[in-house]
Amino acid sequence: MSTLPTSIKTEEENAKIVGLLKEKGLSVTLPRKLILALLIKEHGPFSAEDIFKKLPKNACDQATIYRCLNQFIETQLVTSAYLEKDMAHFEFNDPHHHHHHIICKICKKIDSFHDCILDKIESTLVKKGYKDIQHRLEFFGVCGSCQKS
Amino acid sequence: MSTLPTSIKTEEENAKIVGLLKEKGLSVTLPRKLILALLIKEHGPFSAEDIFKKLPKNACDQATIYRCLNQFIETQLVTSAYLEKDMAHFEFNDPHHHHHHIICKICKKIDSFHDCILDKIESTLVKKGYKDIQHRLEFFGVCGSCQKS
DNA sequence: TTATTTTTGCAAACTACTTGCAAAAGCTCC
DNA sequence: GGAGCTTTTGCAAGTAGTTTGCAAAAATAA
Ligand SMILES: [Mn+2]
Ligand SMILES: [Mn+2]
Ligand SMILES: [Zn+2]
Ligand SMILES: [Zn+2]
Repeated sequence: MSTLPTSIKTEEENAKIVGLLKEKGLSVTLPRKLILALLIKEHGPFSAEDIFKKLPKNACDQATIYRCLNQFIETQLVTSAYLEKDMAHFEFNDPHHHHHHIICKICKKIDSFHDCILDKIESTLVKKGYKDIQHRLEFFGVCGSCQKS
Repeated sequence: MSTLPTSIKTEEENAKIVGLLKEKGLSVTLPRKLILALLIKEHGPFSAEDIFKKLPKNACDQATIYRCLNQFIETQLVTSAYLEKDMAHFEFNDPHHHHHHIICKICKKIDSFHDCILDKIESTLVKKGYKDIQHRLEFFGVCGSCQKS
């Protein structure tokens, strides 16, 4: 029986997390395991501060959380969004559960849905009772000239 | 012949800008006119710093630019997006030219297109030569319970 | 284990953005 | 146009999310 960090309960869970990290070429460290385990277990999106508060006390430094999240973004283990002004939110990037969010402009409650066609989504949201709906959609990719260099 | 700020060239342009501000219940001040005129003339998206640099020297303070942009967002005269990490970008919200952006992950060049269906957009982008495409889509609205209060 | 590389914690720095306050500009009504 | 009231601006200081330099600690490789 190997030693596991408190918040990772089973060997399978541990194996999954270690597998994901290694797959992406990241070394297996305790902070990385804890953060990834948290994001897999609890569905976000979470701010860096949310994550810090949810981790066991003194589990790791805030700077480490930011460093890990940036590595997870680069390796596409997590996705980020700017749902509120000036603060990024993160969640585990489960390719089988691609979805999007709607945040209330007033109370900031975050809801999610799995549709991915704009018209369909907007009518889904109207049915859910939302008013004054706007969306923000951005694409990111590598352009032709950057692929050459 | 009334006095116009240097960067607003014609009476029509001036009238349009004044009209837009009044329509939204905003008083007509020089900084607001200059910023809005710039965003209408040059197609963004621009960061607050971009705007500051593009305005005539000492035209207005950075704080004023942020204040104006926030008012323009609230009144939906402009839209904002987080195309790069930690920095908002703004552009004039022309309802007849609704469009979205793609930014190269490497060189940060921003391209735009007018399609608004995800599958169609992605294939348009592939034809344009982009690789490794991701998107980020968020909706914002007022939820049912907030409409009551 | 030992040597090498990577990551972490800590504290300080950075930067986009906001805010308090007094002066200036805009608006309203005469 | 001018008086009086309201709103906005410039300035400087402050805030908050995020990053970074460095030495110690942990992970990986041999
Ligand atoms: Mn989600
Ligand atoms: Mn645009
Ligand atoms: Zn709400
Ligand atoms: Zn590029």
